[in-house]
Amino acid sequence: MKHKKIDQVPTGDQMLKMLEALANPHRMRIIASLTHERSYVSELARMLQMSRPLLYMHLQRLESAGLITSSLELSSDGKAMKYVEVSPFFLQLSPELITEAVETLTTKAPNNSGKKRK
Amino acid sequence: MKHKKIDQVPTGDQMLKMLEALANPHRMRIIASLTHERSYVSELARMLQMSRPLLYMHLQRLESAGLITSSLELSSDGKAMKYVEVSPFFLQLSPELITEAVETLTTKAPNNSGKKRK
DNA sequence: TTCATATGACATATATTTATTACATATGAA
DNA sequence: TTCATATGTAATAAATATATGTCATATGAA
Repeated sequence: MKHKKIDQVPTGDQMLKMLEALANPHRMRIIASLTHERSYVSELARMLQMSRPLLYMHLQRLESAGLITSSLELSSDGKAMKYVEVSPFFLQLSPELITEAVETLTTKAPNNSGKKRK
Repeated sequence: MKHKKIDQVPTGDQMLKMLEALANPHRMRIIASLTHERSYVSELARMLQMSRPLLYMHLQRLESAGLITSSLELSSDGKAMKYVEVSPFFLQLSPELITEAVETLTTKAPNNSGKKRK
């Protein structure tokens, strides 16, 4: 077996989490900024002109959705730097793909999403 | 000119609005349900087991994002029915596509998302 | 008239998300 | 030691989103 399937169709929960993570202007800008080049928290905060605590919160949402990864590294002058970089992701959204994802959605509400007689 | 471009790459604002609209389990289920077949508000509320006022709120979000359309029709027995159906949409998300969209994002925050020297 | 079915809207809770302020720790350089 | 740079977190405020309950109107059928 030579090839591996990478990031197959996401489950409903995964899709929802990605959508929740991306549905925010700050977080879209964070992704955009990191797509150019990886960065560390303080620098990123300056670039995006937002407070560090706020950026932290947004980064956590992105990371828990699997859209970015982070690693603590030591700079040459001995300072701890938390580097952040985007994960390569690809998500497609259409009525059909959402329908498919909904079948594995565990979040809230029972499963009466299907059809039903009048 | 024979062909028309349909729903070209969305602007940043459009993408954000679509993401915000889709990032909710109820609304994903609404889309899924309507993908099977169009429905009217009261019936949809029964199928999805949610109150009509709540469903209304969710439908408005979906409609203002352009993901569904609705029309008031008279049933054969004279009752007003608000029919709802999904619009055909297709949205792709990747770091690059988000980066592109961010360039036309007008929502909040200045434009320092780009690179900057250390 | 009364009942069951619709639509539509308002007021109000409740919950979650977003944002700010403040504080603590650690490093190298001046 | 003091300054500037990092990371990390706790507490709290403010803004939105989500959800419920209630009321009003209109229709056809019983």
